[in-house]
Amino acid sequence: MEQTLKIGLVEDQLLFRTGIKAILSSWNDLEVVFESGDGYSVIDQLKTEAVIPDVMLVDLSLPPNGSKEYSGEHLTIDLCQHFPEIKIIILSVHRDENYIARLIETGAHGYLVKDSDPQEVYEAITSVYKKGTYINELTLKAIQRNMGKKSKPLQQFADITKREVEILQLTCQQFTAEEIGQKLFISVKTVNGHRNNLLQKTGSRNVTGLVIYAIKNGLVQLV
Amino acid sequence: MEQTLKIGLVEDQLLFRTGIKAILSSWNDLEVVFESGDGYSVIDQLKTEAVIPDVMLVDLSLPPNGSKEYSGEHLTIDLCQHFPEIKIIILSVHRDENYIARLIETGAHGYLVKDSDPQEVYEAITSVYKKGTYINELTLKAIQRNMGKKSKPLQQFADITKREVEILQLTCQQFTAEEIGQKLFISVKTVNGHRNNLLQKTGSRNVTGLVIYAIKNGLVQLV
DNA sequence: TAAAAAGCAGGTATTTTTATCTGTTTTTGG
DNA sequence: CCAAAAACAGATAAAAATACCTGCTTTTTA
Repeated sequence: MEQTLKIGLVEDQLLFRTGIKAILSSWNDLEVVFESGDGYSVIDQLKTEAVIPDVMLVDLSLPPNGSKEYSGEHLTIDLCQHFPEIKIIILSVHRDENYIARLIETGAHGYLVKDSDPQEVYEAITSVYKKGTYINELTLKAIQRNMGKKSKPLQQFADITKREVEILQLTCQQFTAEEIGQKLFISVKTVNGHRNNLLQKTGSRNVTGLVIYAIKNGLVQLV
Repeated sequence: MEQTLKIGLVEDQLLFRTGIKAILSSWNDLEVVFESGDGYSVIDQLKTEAVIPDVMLVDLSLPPNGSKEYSGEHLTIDLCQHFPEIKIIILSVHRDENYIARLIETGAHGYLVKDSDPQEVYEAITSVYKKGTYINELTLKAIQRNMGKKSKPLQQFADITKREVEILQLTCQQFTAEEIGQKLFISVKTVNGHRNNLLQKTGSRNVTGLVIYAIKNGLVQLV
């Protein structure tokens, strides 16, 4: 007698989540025992559940908790810490190798793009359960090409100072460091110092990352 | 005896498309008779089909035909021209009122966000078939607030080329010009050339402005 | 189908940003 | 209230972005 695999689903788009559930139901050795439309409440929810999933399918792009970001990557970190026995498969629209390598390094056991074949989802699920991982061609290539590279850790909750928020907001208004310095009566070099702290705190590589962080976290408004 | 509604699906993400199909199969007065993973081949395909769908569910974001953009909006226009009897429901992740109003004006008979309840999809399908439209609260508000406004022509970003969009999207992912050049097999200098054109076209001063433009116009998704 | 327009690739010079530091002031916790 | 941490200010070299060009190729359109 074969065992039934217990599946968890974390995906904010209800339609997609329901669709996945319907697809999975066609295999009778799989059973969806847990689902959530966000990432941030998963750990708490799981602690109250009697049945813990064997495998979790986690969407990479999940909604923030108020002003705090909480993506599939955050959830992966927290799952690995609190429920290390759960195998994690990331679902994402991104084919980018950096994303993939990053998530695998973070602790995911498999990575599937959202236009995968349904059959592949089943294979991934059974593979992570039986073998511990599911590494397809795309994932393997991503890992190989990112081997030596040091990746920056995901900064969970950056606490940004008042001054830094000022710098960030002015930066988002397309002012140069020089102009910001003039506005705040400080040196360009000081402005750049603050910017560098921001880059570190937000885990960004450049201003692009800062702008996206600011928008995501409601520090600036898109009019 | 009730009639079976013939449904068409146009959605590039195979997993999502399969999921929708699985969901729709739970209503036995619906039947998926047509599906496609892109928009540009739909009209030609339909012309060879014996059975034409009553209602088409069309994803707004569809892959380009080579270098030519072909979104759900393009397909809506073409469907209205070649198959005016088919009712069109747009599926999209965007809740933005401008998007919604635009698509309805273009000729769509309904608009659903992708985190809708599966039940709502059924209601939308039966509504567009019986009443000709499905206008929910979100759609109504979008229409009302965009009544007087003259809408932008189809190619909202017509002035931005395919190549430039690529550069813009990669830029928003925090890749440097050098890295983008490597990915696209062109020189850093070429990448910077494209960036400069983007700066001019969008009226931006620097990448910050580009990122904000891209987000505002839905060219990149905030993960 | 030929002329015109638009897109793409690339180059040089200059400005701005980013990485890595040091030292001073301001908060904060014991 | 004093020690320790955090925030702030600043500096330098290196990397990257931006401004301003030229010429080739593809696409439009008259």
